Amino acid sequence: MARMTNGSGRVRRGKKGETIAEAIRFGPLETWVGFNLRMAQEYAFQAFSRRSQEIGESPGRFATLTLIARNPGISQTELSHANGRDKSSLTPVVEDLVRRGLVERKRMRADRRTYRLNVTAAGKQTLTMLTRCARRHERVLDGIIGQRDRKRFLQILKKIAAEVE
Amino acid sequence: MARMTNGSGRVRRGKKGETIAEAIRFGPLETWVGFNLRMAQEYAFQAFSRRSQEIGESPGRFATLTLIARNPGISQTELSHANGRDKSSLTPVVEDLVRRGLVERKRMRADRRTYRLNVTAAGKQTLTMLTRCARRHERVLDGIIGQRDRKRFLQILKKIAAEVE
DNA sequence: AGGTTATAGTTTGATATCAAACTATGTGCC
DNA sequence: GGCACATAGTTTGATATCAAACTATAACCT
Repeated sequence: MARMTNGSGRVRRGKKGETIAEAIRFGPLETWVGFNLRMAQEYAFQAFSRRSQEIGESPGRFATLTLIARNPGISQTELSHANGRDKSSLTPVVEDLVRRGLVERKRMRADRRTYRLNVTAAGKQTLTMLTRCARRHERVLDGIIGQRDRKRFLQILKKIAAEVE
Repeated sequence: MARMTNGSGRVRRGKKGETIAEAIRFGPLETWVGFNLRMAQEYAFQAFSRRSQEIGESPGRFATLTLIARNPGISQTELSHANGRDKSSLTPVVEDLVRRGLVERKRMRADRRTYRLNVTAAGKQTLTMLTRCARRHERVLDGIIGQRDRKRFLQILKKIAAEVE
């Protein structure tokens, strides 16, 4: 796939029909964090998407399943916050996980508005596979980032998520 | 908005009805680049989205318009590569920009399949406003990242976009 | 108790995105 | 010239997402 850093440039014809390759000019985008953050996330996500599709799961399911497994009885609203998504986005996701028997949900007795979510035995098996798959993906990313910068890089990502507004 | 780094935790009731606040456990997600990259991008994008909506533009238009302005006569396919999106995603975006008179498109004479895109005078005005808006956003991000780490951080983002597969 | 306000989850409508199929045009080869 | 293949852009169908409106339940106040 074409990338901004390699020769993904423009090819055009001169007056005599000769090919002229020009690099794309990114102007201010070149040094803007927002744009580069989007590109990095996009490509990393697509890579993980391909991986997880090999085992028949969509990539978004993964974080959801992990969060439920790590926080048994979590409610959908809590989950949506943890996941950085709107609660309404979660409705079809949870529905699907329940339908496929990976997650179970029960009404809370104390507050009959909220559900408690839990991962089933089948869900745990799926999660194990997904986790293996994610670890492979992480190893690739680690290789690109390099051990030396990894920790600091993660800190900055977390700082952005926490502080931007 | 709730964030993984602050107290966006769970609240539940003990046996005597007292509130018990628990932090969300992120498990392996805590240290995975993919997840944190997604969260950072999501929040940064939402912040920029709010800003650009103040001046009545959707955030996605911004990179598109900049790339056309910096590469006069660029084709839609080249643009989609530079932008990291599928060419089919670009069809409605370009259509909208043309309809609103910000971008003009002409068939190439040499190859009648491809269009050449150019920003109009009106488009340049809009781009100026958008650029100001983006600069404000960048200043916020810069403040979070810190001058010392900024350059390295950008390099890593570019490296990920270029090398992950 | 009854009315007001808040909260959990769902529904609805809009947008953005991809991937695959499609149309029109161009290129290469015989 | 004419057939096979490639390329630019559009269309179509699927998914993910948000925000606002909605329903049901709960909490609060007097």
